[in-house]
Amino acid sequence: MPEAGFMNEDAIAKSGDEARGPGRRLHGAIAHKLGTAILSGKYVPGDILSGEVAFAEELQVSRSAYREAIQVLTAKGLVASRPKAGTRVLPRDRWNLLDPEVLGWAFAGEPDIEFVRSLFELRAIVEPAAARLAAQRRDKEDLKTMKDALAAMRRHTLTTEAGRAADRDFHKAILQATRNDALLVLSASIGAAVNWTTQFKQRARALPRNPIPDHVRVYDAIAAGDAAGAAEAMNVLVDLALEDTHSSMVAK
Amino acid sequence: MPEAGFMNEDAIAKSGDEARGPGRRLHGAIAHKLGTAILSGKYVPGDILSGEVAFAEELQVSRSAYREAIQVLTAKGLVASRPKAGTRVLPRDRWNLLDPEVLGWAFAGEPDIEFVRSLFELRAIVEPAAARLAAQRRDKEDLKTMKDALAAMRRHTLTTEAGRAADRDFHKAILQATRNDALLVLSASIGAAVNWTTQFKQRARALPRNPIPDHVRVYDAIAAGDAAGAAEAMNVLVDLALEDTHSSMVAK
DNA sequence: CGCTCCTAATATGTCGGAGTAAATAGGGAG
DNA sequence: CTCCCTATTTACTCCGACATATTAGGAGCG
Repeated sequence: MPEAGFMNEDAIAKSGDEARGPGRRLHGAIAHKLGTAILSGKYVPGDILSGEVAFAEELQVSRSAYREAIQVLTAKGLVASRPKAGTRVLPRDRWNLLDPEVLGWAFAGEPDIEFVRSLFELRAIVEPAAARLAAQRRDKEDLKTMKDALAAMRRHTLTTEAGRAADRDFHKAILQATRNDALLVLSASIGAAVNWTTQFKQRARALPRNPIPDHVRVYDAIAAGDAAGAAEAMNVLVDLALEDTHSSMVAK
Repeated sequence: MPEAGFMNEDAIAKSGDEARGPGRRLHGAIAHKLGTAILSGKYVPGDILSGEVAFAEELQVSRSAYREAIQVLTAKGLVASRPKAGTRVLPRDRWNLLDPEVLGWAFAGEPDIEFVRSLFELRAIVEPAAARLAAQRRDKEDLKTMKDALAAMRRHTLTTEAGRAADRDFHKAILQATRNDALLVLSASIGAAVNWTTQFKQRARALPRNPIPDHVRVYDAIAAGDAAGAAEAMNVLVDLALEDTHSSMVAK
């Protein structure tokens, strides 16, 4: 019985070595491990995760922890369990790819270029439309949030995490100004993708242009209540971002 | 170690169909109960769910089953648990509102009109753009799927579940033809909302116009590879749907 | 009197074992 | 060869115990 304590610390320390901050809880760490394994293609749809007991022993954790991790994956549409049939990886179209955590797993390894393209295409569709709505519905507080984020972007550049957070805040403020919860939820997903690619571009030593002027143009149009201008300015912004991303990805 | 023998498409499709429903498993039923309670506003952000033991006793289930349900809610961003502090409902902007299951919980009771408006606004943004992409990228198989769905819509009308399923299939086929996974994921969310409102309009005895011609126009444009025409036709379609929905909701 | 640190209480997290229900595989009867 | 029945495997549920973490309150000290 006292063994339980030791193996617990062991497992947590181990998971900490492999990836920092996946989940503070044990089942969170397991979900992270399995999630990244699935997203990276280590398991493909149709594959069966060997039985509870086998897997729990292999991971050196109890069945409870393993089961709770499976519940998480099930909730996100990655797997489904049936008695006797085992736990099976579901087809890709059942995955909640827009779930922030799933997205994090997708970007934990080397994400599929096609998938990144998908997200940027979605962004190119949603964000200009959101900017148009924001221009019509924003209030003073929204504008202040955007302005603050813009100032923070100027202070810290996109080379720092603080700068990227400010970038996310700016875009989130726009989504928030649309007064549309469904759109707002997307900001988390899109933000994760953009953040990753921004880091990626930087790793590739290819951080090209100053993004501030483009952002300012979007802000000005929204502040002026110019719906068409906001949409167009945002369109330019995401197109340029996509262009940069694409070139640095194929370059690699 | 998947033995290629016994897992066929049938088994996967079957498991997919029976996956919906209030929850055949116990923890699924609990998650449903708590999820609908949260989405309906019975619990508001910041509220804390009384302790595990207390709640498990109240629901007459074991702590394990309750905990697995909580893991599901946690995975969807509805709640977060911390030792000693309890399990508290997270602020709304952390909720994965586009998760199909969460959406189902939102529509289980009387959904917030503002939220429905949000989803239709999202639809009005995404679907025309998707139709544009579909017109450029669809292949013969995509067109066949759309055509079949259209035929099914004609056979069963929108008054039957089979007809509404055909409607969803039609729109899903368009999203699928975009070759964009991120967009495809949205189809499930949007489809759920549209399905609910369609049923709602019917309950309100206000099923107004024949939707077939509008759908045919979209199909024709996509089949012809007319990107602009497809976007415009879809735009008309969703605008009319939104108009109908709005009028029947305020009428009530 | 106020601050810091330590201790204790409490609720979540983890564990492993027992028993139940379901679905498949394999064998037996027709 | 087909159909049904049985047996086994596996997930699902429950239980009681211990470990851990966070908070709250009190002791000690400046």
